[in-house]
Amino acid sequence: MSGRPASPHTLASAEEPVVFVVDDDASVRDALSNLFRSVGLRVEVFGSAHEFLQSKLPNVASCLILDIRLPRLSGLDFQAELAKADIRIPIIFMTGHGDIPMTVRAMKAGAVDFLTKPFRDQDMLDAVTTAIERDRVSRDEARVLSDLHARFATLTPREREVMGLVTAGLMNKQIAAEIGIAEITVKIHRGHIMRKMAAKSLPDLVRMAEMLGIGPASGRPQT
Amino acid sequence: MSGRPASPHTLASAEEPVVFVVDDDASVRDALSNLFRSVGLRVEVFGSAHEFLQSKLPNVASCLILDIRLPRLSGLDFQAELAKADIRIPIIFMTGHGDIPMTVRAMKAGAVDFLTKPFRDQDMLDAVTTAIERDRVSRDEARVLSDLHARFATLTPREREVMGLVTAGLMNKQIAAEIGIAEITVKIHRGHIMRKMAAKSLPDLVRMAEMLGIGPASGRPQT
DNA sequence: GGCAGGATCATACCTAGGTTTGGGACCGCG
DNA sequence: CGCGGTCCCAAACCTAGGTATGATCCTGCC
Repeated sequence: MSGRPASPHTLASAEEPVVFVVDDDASVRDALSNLFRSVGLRVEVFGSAHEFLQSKLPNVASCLILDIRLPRLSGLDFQAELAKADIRIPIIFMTGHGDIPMTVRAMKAGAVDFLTKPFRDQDMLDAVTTAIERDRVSRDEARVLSDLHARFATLTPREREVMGLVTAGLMNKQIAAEIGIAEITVKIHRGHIMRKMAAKSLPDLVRMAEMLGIGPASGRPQT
Repeated sequence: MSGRPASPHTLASAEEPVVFVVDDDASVRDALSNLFRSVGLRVEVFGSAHEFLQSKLPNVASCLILDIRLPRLSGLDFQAELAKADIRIPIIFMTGHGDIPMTVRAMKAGAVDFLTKPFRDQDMLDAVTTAIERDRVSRDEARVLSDLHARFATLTPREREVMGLVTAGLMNKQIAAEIGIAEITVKIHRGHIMRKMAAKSLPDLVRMAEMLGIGPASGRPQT
């Protein structure tokens, strides 16, 4: 217990966020880089979507500043690509001459903001603050859910079935009748479930089941 | 209550949805009215935001088509007014000459779509379908939550406190120690809670507490 | 004052949940 | 073929949850 900066299992919120900038215009990159650095934000710039994809994304809260009009791949298409590749990062669009349908499409797809050039520095900074915070929250949620999935994966098929029935509110004897085994066996499964899932109480387990989307009908819902 | 035609709790989804159109241009109102009626949708048109507000909103899934440029109150301001008055209805904006900041503001505030005139009929119909469906889901959720709140309101302060601790996973004896009463009294409160909330099981009660956003009120994180 | 409702508690009794100990049976895999 | 994992079960034993009966105390209210 010394002055260690962070534990191995650190919250995304505990580390330094990063702003990624993708724009083919070097002067824009420089300007944004200076802007963000002036308020103490880490920045990484890229000249193309391709470059950005090749870089290794750090596991910290981040956001992406994207020009809608990129050389080989438009900002909107890039947004769609990221979504398809399951890379979830809040996006802030910039545009010199965008139109309304573009804007609608981007916002519907979850963009944080859509700024028209020239924009005020403060508007960009506000958007980035919102985006980083959104990513921080979503990363924290994802981490919790991932831990949960890992524990759930250690359950045997039978234990998963029993977990569904337990969290649905059935009594041990009802569960036993439902799946055709003895009540004592249900109790044993139940004990295993509580230990493997690290649930401190039944309400705890119920909340885990909710997060995992577990119902009594779940035969093998493993994604 | 005498004149109750339908069953006491009807799903919003079970009734005929309505499309509201607010536009100061009569020809636009007529055109949209015809369009929606041609696909079998109920329509009600208004010449101003004021007129719309004066009308009694039926309790069915609905959506609102709004021109961004209304005479006395802009579409955006009207959207804000509705939000402030806690009138939640999905909004689809139309505009002849809108700009991107307007679009962004509308979409951030939750607009379903933002169509530029002239738009294709199909685009409008798609937007309406999405909006109606969104409203249907949100009404169903609101109805369930409202029932829950009504039952929760019948709990005494003490019962609410105990409910928070029970659903947090504390044992009866822990709850008793926590609030300084006997375990038997906790059990009695607990029985009252289950009956008043109409919970068929503890998991049931836990899910209700989740929906109501109930924690161990006295700020006791048990994670 | 008296009444209603909330909150408290005791005793008694019953059911539900949970662990331990000690098995038996099946199956895939090295 | 034996090892490990899964699934099954029983007896014994303990704790936790839940209800009923009956009671006391207080407070707000007509």
